[in-house]
Amino acid sequence: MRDVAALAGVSLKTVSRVINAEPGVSAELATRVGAAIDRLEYRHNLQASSLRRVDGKSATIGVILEDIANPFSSTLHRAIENVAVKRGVLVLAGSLEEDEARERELVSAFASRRVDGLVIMPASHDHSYLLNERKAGTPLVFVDRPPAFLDADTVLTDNLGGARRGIEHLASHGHRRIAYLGDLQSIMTAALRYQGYREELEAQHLPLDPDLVRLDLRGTERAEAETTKLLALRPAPTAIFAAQNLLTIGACRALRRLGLHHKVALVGFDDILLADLLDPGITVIAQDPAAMGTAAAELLFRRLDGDRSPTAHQVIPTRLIARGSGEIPP
Amino acid sequence: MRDVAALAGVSLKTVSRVINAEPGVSAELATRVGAAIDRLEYRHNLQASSLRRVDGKSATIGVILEDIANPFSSTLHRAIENVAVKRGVLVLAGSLEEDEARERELVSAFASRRVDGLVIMPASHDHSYLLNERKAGTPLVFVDRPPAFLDADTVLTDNLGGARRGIEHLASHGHRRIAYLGDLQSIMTAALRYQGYREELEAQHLPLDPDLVRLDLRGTERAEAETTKLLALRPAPTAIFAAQNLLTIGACRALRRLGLHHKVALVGFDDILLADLLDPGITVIAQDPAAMGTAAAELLFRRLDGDRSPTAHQVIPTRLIARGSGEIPP
DNA sequence: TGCCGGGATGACAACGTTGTCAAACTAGCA
DNA sequence: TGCTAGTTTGACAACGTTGTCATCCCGGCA
Repeated sequence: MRDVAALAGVSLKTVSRVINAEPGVSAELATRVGAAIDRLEYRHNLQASSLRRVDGKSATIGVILEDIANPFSSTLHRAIENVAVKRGVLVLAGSLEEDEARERELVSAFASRRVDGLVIMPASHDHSYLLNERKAGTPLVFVDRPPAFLDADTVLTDNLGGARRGIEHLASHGHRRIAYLGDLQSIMTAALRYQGYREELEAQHLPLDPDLVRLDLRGTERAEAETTKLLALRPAPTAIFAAQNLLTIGACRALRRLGLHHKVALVGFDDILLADLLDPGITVIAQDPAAMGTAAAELLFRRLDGDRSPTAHQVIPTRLIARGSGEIPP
Repeated sequence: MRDVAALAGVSLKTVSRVINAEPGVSAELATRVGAAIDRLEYRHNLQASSLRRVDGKSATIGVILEDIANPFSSTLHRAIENVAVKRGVLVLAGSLEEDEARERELVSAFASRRVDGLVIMPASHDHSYLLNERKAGTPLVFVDRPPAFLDADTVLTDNLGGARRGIEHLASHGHRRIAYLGDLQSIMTAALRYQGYREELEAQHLPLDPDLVRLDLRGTERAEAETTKLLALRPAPTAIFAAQNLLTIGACRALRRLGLHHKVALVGFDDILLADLLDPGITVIAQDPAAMGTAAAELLFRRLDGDRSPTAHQVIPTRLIARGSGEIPP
């Protein structure tokens, strides 16, 4: 910047004014400075700028996700980026993989870089450690899972309602023995979906048979194995509700291997790419990660714009997509 | 930091020494400073730190991808993150969507934030504008697509060889009329795959029938429509090679709609999630985005560690995964 | 002519750190 | 006791920028 000022024959401050498009610079000087910037290939240093500025904004936000390669997370990530781009804000992202310690490390790394705000899909179960960040004025928005021991803006899927809708769908097709495959119960969303299962069974006056419930499953292999065991029961379940997308895939594999994919009904929570190409197509309770990301980003930027209203808690509805597997009669 | 120094009764410099784990601080002072840091919930400011440091490193790298929500890009992104995490480096990412102007904007935004290095999956066709960055000492690594008018480290898929392998596979099953669905020819990888198609046809002494070639297709819908038209030709092609994953899905949809999925062979370039659950399973030439990301990140960090050897050009091999659709006889 | 107001410009300090170098202290030895 | 060498500590400038405030210049008006 010093070189630019020297070449243009002006002071540092005038160069700064041109760069930030501040008013009160004569057209002649502005073009001279512009020319010098181009000639010297000068690159503004945002770190120094944000250090000096009163608001200290870095035009960067941090996003903490379960796994940036997972379709749900990456769609959400992309939606956040789309909102951020419009404001010239860049996005730092990191993956947790259900590692609570990593969550704190990432928050700390983001804080060191003075991000303007954070969107968090949390793994941990105590967010009181985030009080410092809040005190420092960093807006926080939780997505997909709510914070614990901290009140903050939240954007969630209607997990309980979605699960109920799926069970109701199966029940309305005449199923009375509906098996349940669930993810780790320590994950809030998994617990809520299971709660939805139980509530809807009760609403439908159906008994809850513990033999038909398999919780704390991770990944397709476990789901495939448990589904195989479930189908060997006598009497066997006539329908399966898989409460997470990898579990749905595992259940699907097991059904095919046993040749039961046209006999036993299946409804999955969370949509799966290509689910419509399978035979039968897989009926799912679809979440809307793009809508969640957009909502979270807009909430964050509203806070950055000075919104001081009470914490907001948005719930994004799910959508039942009937494709065949959920409409198989008992 | 001033407050920490005051509370611990030491100078700023001593606090700095403790934070950076520099040697030559007595144990007593170190613990006193540590206690003060905890009590005041002090957060190191990496922006100021990197401003002052002689190497100016920000412990952040930038990654520019086609679309962070696309499975190929996001897997690559994740692999880069995995390497970066080990070094305490954070990753900024942005999507291009084949927008050349956006590529320059992103590079400029990253440069303003003084990233230590850049991994780029480029959309543009002239990268001479990156000479400044290179002069400034920022290492650049290109993934998936090579740079133009610039010599830089590169990690590519073996597009030509992979396409040849796919065509050879179909030819070895007796196909002589193999249709080709290709992405925008302006995309280097698409052009190379088409070249592979032509070269292998020639090697197999098969004629190149222009009626069977559909280029510049984007997205599943276009692919589905063109596949439908191809199959209406007389004589119709007995096999289809889809050179990109969305095109493969489109072709697959068309085949199913026409009830030809067990009659016409299909091989796709790039693997598709769940391709094994379909009937028939889809035979693909699989790329390895995770290996590409890992290779790119390791190359980048080697440069950051001071490696000054000539530019490296790595080619990640493809793998043919036979699942049924590619083994259908004519 | 002298004075005033307003717009353009620049000098300088400050943001939160770290590099440099000098000062203060300690122990060891003649 | 006095000196040296080494270790610990701190004062101060500097990184690249922007906020504050003073100065300068010009036209308009009494």
